[in-house]
Amino acid sequence: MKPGQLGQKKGVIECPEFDLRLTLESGQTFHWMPVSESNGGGYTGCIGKKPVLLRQEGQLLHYQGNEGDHLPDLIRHYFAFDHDLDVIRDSCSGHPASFDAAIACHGLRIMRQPHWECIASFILSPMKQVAHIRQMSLALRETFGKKLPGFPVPAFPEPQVLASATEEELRQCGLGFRAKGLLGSSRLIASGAFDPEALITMSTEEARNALCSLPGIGRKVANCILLFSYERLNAVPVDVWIARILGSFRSRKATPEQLERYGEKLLGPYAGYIQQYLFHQARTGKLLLSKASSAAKSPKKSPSKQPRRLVTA
DNA sequence: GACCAGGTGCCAG
DNA sequence: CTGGCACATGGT
Repeated sequence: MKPGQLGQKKGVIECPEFDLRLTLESGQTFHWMPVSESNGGGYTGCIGKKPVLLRQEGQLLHYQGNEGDHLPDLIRHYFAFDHDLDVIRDSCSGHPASFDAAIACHGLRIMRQPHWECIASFILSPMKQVAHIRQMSLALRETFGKKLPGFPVPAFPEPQVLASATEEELRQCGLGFRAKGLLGSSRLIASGAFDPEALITMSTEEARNALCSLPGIGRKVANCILLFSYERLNAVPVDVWIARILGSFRSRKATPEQLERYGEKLLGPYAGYIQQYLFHQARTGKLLLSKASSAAKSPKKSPSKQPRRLVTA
C-alpha cells in the first residue's frame, strides 16, 4: 500500500448502547491513546495489527484506518456489539448493588481482544495499577512492536519477537519481576508448545487450567484472559477490588477461590460482565468502601480485620 | 517515606 | 491444605 493512502479510509457505523470511553478505560485493554480535543478527540489504537482512529458521536462511531482492513466488521466484533446489554443488565436485577452498577456503567462492553495480546497484557498486571499496566504495555509496543505508519501506537509484538529478547531487555520496559513470566510464556507459545487458539474449543475449566500452566499466570489472571479474550462472560477474576466488594457482600476471610464461586453464583450467567461493572465503580470511587482498610494491614499488630461496608454513592 | 496496586510461586508447618 | 513471604516498579 502506498504511504499516501494510509489512514485514509473513513466511515461511520452505528453503535447502539455503547460508550467508547468507558469501554476503553475500564481496565480490560491498555493501549488506546486519547486524542486531544483540539485534534478532534477520540482514541487511536490497534485492533490486532490494524490501526484505527475512533470517535463516538452519540449512537454513531466514526472510524479512520487503512483501506482493505474491513474495519466495520472488525470493530463490531472487537467491541462485541452483538452482546445484548439489556439482557445482561437485567440478569442481575435481583441484586441491587450490582444492578445500580450495571445502570451506571451503561455502554461498557466486554471486548473480544486478540488472544496473545490479552495473555501478555495480563501477565503484566499483578500488583500494578491500570495506569502502570498501560505504561508497560505501551513500552513493549514501542520497543518491540511493528510501527504502523500514520498511527502513534505500534502493534503488540508477536510471541516470537519477545521470545528472542532477553529478560533484561524486558525489564527495561519497566516489567520488574513480571519479565520472567512474560519471557517464559512467550517462549512456550513461540515454540508451539502452547497454542492459544486451542483454548477456543475447550471448556472454561480446561481453558483455565491450560492458561495456569503458563508462567506468571494464576487463577486471577487466567480469568481475566478468559473474560476479555475468550468470551467466557461468566468468568470472575478476583482481584483486590472484587475481593473487597464480594467480601463486603459476604464475609471477610474467604479464600479468593471461595469468593470466585460466590461471585459466580451471586452475579449470575454474566457474572464476568457484572463483575466488571462493580470493578469500575469501585475503582473510580463510585462504590464507597468504608475506610477501615488501612488498619487491616499493620504487620505485627493483632489482625482486627473488620469487614468493610459497601455503600452506593 | 509508607502504602498500595486487576497476584504468583514457593516453602514451611 | 493453609499461611506467610519475596518479588520490582511507580504514583499518591
